[in-house]
Parts: sequence; C-alpha cells; structure tokens
Amino acid sequence: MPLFLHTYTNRIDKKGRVSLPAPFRSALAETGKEDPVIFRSLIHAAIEGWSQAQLEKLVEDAEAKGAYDPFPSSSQRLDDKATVLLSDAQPLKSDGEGRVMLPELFIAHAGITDKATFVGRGKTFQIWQPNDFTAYVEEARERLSAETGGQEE
Amino acid sequence: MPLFLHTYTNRIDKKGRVSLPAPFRSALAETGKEDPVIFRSLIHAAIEGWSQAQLEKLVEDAEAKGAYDPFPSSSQRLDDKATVLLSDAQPLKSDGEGRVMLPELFIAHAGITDKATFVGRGKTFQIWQPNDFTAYVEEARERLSAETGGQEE
DNA sequence: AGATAGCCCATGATATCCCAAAATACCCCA
DNA sequence: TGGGGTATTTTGGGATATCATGGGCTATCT
Repeated sequence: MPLFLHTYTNRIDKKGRVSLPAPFRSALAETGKEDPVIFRSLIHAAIEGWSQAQLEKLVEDAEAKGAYDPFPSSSQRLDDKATVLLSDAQPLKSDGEGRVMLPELFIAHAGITDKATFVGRGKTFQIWQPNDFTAYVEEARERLSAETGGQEE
Repeated sequence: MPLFLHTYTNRIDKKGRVSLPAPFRSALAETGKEDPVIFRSLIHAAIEGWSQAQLEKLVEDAEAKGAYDPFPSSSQRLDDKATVLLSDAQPLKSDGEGRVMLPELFIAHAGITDKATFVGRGKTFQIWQPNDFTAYVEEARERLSAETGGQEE
C-alpha cells in the first residue's frame, strides 16, 4: 500500500511551479494515476491532496449512502457534501519534472506565497503555508500530550 | 512472526550512514518490505522504527475510525494523531550493504552523534543514543524491581 | 500581439550504487 | 575444548544517478 509520509517544503518559482516531493510522486504512481486531485480543506487553511483512487473510494461510499438519490429525501446533507467537495476538487497536471501549478484560489485559501509544505498523512497529503503548518502541528502535539490518561479515540 | 530482539550499537560514518543490524534486516525482509519507517518517539528522546506493514495497520485502523473524513464532523483527535505521526514518519532506504541515513531532525531528537543503539521491541524497534538507552533501561529495571510483591507487568 | 501554459534541457546538491577492506561471528575438525 | 579457517557483517570511499530548481523556447488562446 503506497503511503504519503513525512513533510517536505519546496519553493514556488516565479512561474508558479512547485515540485511534488519525489516520494509523493512515486506513491501516486503506485495508485495508478500520476496526478493528484486537490481541494480546499474544510477544516484547515490548507489544501487537501488525494490520489484519484482515494477520492473514488469517497465517492463510492457517498453513493452507497444515497448521495445520488435524484428524489427529494433525507439525504439533503449528503447532496450538499458531494456538491461542496466535488465542485471544488481539481486534478493537477504535472510537467516532466514532476512540478505542478497550484491554482490561485487554492493558494489564497492556504495563505501560500513562495513556499509550500507538503504534509504526508498516509493515504492522503496536505499542502500548507510552511509557518502555518509548524504552528498547527505544535498545537496538535500539545493537545495530544495534554490527554493524560485520556479517554479513547 | 518476525521479531526485533536484542540490542546492537553501530557506528555512524562521516557520510551519515549506519548499518541496520543484520537480524533486524532479516526481520524486516520477512514482513515484505526491506526498509523500515522511522519517526520521532512521542515519549522518549529516541527514534521509533517500524516495518511498513506495521504502519499500514495503524493507517487502516485510523481510516476505519474516520481519519480521512474531509468534513468537520470528524474528530479533531484523530486528525491530530494522523498529522503528528504521519507527517513525521519517513521511510528509510537502505543501500546494498543494509545501511541507512538517519535524517538530521531525527538525529537531533535522539541526541545521537557518532553511534546509534538499535533496540529490539518485538514488532518494532527503537534507535537511541547509546548512553541514553543504557540509563533508561537501568531506570526501567529499577522501577520494576521496586514493585515488591507487585502484581504489575 | 501578448500573455500563459506546456515542454525541454541545464545545473548544483545530495543520496544511492558499487567495489573493497576491516572486523566480527560462526563452524568444523582435531 | 580449542584453534584456525571461513563466511557474514560492518565500515570506508569513489563514481553515478536522482532531485529540486531555474530558464528558454514554443504552442495556444484570446
């Protein structure tokens, strides 16, 4: 199973290009599709990066739950979710050197300027403004270590 | 089931390479992947070493619990955990001689300089600064023997 | 025409590969 | 049980490939 691991910070050149970290590229290649799909995180000021395969799983799951029910039903919320996420999602195309261009809308959402931090999260990854990510991971660590003998996940 | 057992201390050369102990290499090979994944211990000044198979189990478990739900409904704790651990984790690649390079960040976390101690822990292993580990294991022994007539494990 | 995205090649830094020596562990036989 | 020889393992260092980054050129769209 290909995994996105570790954190890499790469430079955005004046043409707006960033290298996907090589390990992420090979993880993507293992899933069958070289190019990732990105969408704005609904939780963080960050960009979500998914393999197409992982996104397909999410869509299949949504369908099983009734997201494509054409009739008025209780699944309004699922319909909302599908619309919000999938209308935002966008496949990235990488050049011969494995670089991609992050669209303006996404850049703005994450507050990215000249550097982008690629964060491995196992089956998916995220793209952050470097300092924002440092701050976030610091908070997360503190929240976790604050759980002294805490209750389960 | 392959197990990581015993303790080995190896030298780090000036190119930053260390040999994985041969018994650890064969244990890893039995899990399917030659190369381990390492991350900074959240408890000790040490490096955790896992087989990729072991990490995959953790990821699958996290997914089943909802770690990849892109919507805010997901628990923050799961999100934190996935980020903290997987953003740190890094696959090591070993050369033909079974040597790996420990990244600067990890070296610093464990206080390692010229020698690294590989500590078997069954399904996983750890990498310590030799003296730190000696001290730690000593304390652990004392704590255990202090439990006079204890029923503890 | 002008701007923009895609494509190709160049470069420096660094990790990986490959061959070889030193050190240690293992084995077999007396 | 001991000793010597052999095989693994660890360690060393030069050559090579990979990666992130930069820049130019060309096709495309307006």
